[in-house]
Amino acid sequence: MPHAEAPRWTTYANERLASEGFRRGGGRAAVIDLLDSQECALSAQEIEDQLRSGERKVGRATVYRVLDELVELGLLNKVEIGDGVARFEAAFPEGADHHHHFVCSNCGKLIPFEDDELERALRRVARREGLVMESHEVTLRGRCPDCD
Amino acid sequence: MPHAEAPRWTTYANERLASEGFRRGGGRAAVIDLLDSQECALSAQEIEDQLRSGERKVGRATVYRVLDELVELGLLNKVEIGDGVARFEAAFPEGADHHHHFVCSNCGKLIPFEDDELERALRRVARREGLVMESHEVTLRGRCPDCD
DNA sequence: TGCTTAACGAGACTGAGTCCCGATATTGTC
DNA sequence: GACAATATCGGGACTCAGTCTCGTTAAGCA
Repeated sequence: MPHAEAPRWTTYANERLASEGFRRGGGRAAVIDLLDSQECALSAQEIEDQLRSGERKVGRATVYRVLDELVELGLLNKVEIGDGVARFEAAFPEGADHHHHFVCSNCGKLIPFEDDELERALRRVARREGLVMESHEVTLRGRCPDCD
Repeated sequence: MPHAEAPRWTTYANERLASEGFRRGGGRAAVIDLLDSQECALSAQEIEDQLRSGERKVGRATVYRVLDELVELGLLNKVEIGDGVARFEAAFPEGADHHHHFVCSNCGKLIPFEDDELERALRRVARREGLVMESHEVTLRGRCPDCD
């Protein structure tokens, strides 16, 4: 018999959407499924292309609409690395799996990292400046181990 | 008699450009002058508009070309706060005046801040991950004191 | 003064993201 | 199950930041 597994993001996302009063729809489900199966962040274009070649076609308008909704609900992180294309990745509740990104200036690879000390420093800064921090992004640029 | 003042960014930028073998040109000079007189970061569009209504017209291609050159030389910081528009602000040598930004999610105000502890944490992370850090950006989002 | 070539600008073009609006599907109700 | 109300969806036109081309202008050197 299988033992309990960590709940999939799809499950969590669908529960959250239901509790917020959203109806279930094929387009949204397709986008959520695709995002759940990804290693790293996908751009809206990549999502649109992958879904177009799949069995469930989804229009561009729907892709952007769904991404906006999910980001708004905190179910998705919007990652912008400065190339003019927004990328999206699944976000778990309570900031579990919270991380930032390193972008290799040579090969373009995206490497996630996390650091408690960094997070503490950010909270301290916000407090000192009298700012109520809702979210934050940290992007490091440079050479990854492979390209150095 | 006037006593010595801190050198203006324009001066620093022009010296740097000269030493890199750039010729002097009216378009570049106009962009540099405008940027030097700014409190906070300007978008390419704002630069183009302000110069168009001024006495020295500068074409869009020139604005973008000059901005790219200056960023490449480290004379300008490119600031991206996630609204799809890149902004630019004068950067001083040796990372003097190095800072990051807080974006108010309510009024959109851009507030600069700096923090040594944060910088140390970033360097530590890069070292730990085996990454050669060339640059980094930190963006905090939330409510500014006025909007809270 | 002339030559070489960097700097410039008008405007066409690209591509991510937005918007409109008619078509379709989900859910609650009878 | 049938129906109404309305959320969801998608084709495609549109916006707009940023890029590219190419002919013109002008800086700097001999």
